[in-house]
Amino acid sequence: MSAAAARDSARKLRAKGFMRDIELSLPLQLLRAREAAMARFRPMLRSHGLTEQQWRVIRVLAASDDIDGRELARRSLLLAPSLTRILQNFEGLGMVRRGAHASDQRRALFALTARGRKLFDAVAPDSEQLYAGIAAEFGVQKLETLYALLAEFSAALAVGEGES
Amino acid sequence: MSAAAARDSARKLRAKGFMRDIELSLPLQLLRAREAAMARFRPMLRSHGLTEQQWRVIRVLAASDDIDGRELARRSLLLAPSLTRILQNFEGLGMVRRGAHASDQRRALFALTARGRKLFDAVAPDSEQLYAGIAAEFGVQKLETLYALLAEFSAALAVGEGES
DNA sequence: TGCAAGCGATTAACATGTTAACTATACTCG
DNA sequence: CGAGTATAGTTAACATGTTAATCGCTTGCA
Repeated sequence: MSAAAARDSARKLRAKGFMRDIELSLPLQLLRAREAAMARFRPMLRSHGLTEQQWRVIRVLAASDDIDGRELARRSLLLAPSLTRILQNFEGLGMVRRGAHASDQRRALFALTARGRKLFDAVAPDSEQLYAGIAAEFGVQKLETLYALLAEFSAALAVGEGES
Repeated sequence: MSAAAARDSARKLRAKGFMRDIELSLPLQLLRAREAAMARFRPMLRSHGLTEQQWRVIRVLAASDDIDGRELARRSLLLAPSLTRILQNFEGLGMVRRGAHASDQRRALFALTARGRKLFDAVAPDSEQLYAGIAAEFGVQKLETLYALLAEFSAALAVGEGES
């Protein structure tokens, strides 16, 4: 333990409450890991003129021939207002086409245009390369363990979340 | 495999590229897990009038008698501009006091006021209770494994990040 | 000493996160 | 059928994320 760390611990023990160290905040550690990964992807995405969230939308659209807003939001993990803004932006740029739902006038269907598909095809290889680098540095085995744990965690906390 | 999932896979195989499924995006899964946890904390924090980021700042300040902006940003995992705004807000509310650094006029030192400490003392028990619930539902053992993996991951990707 | 480079903090500009309110459409059940 | 309720999407308002530019202070070094 370093001198600085020791001083730090002492300060915490003196502290009024008894809260665990912030280093044991799970949301914080999840955010830290996410940042470690995103720090590599962001510059690449930016060189293509994309934000992380825009890329998530394009990825989902590239794998779905026609998808409504609700499902798009669920898969790209975006809130409705963010998705509305991103899709309006993409429509203006001619990347995304909006269509009508056959049996429900409330819904809108979205799909990539040829231009949008072209952008996806340009970015995907760069993304795959960075992902491969991360897998190699961290270890494929550990990466799979991490995926499994994260999935378990998300599932465990989602149980009974719909209650009032 | 459900019918919907099967249709989904077929669609992906038809897709032009060969990109792995978005479900295998690590940043996305980290975000999903984070959201699963934060969905529990956010309503509680909101009932105290705090955002998640504001709470991170208060937690760090509560464990540090006097801390400069740089260190505060590092521990709360906030970018400098966000921290500037949050601290200005807290100063206006009388939650945080700003002091001068002895040997470096560029730096500012921050600390909780009595009012800020009171807010921390009010929120901390609620936070601990929610955290205990998560630990119980997910399992303490698995939670520790997850912490360890996340730390390893962040450390692995941080190596050599300072290069040009 | 003096100046170029580096650093801490702030500001600016735009994109997204978050909650609430709102509109239009769809559903439910008497 | 029709009032009440639920849902998809949008808009509004404010907080934060992200990058770039800026300003003052500090440091290294000729």
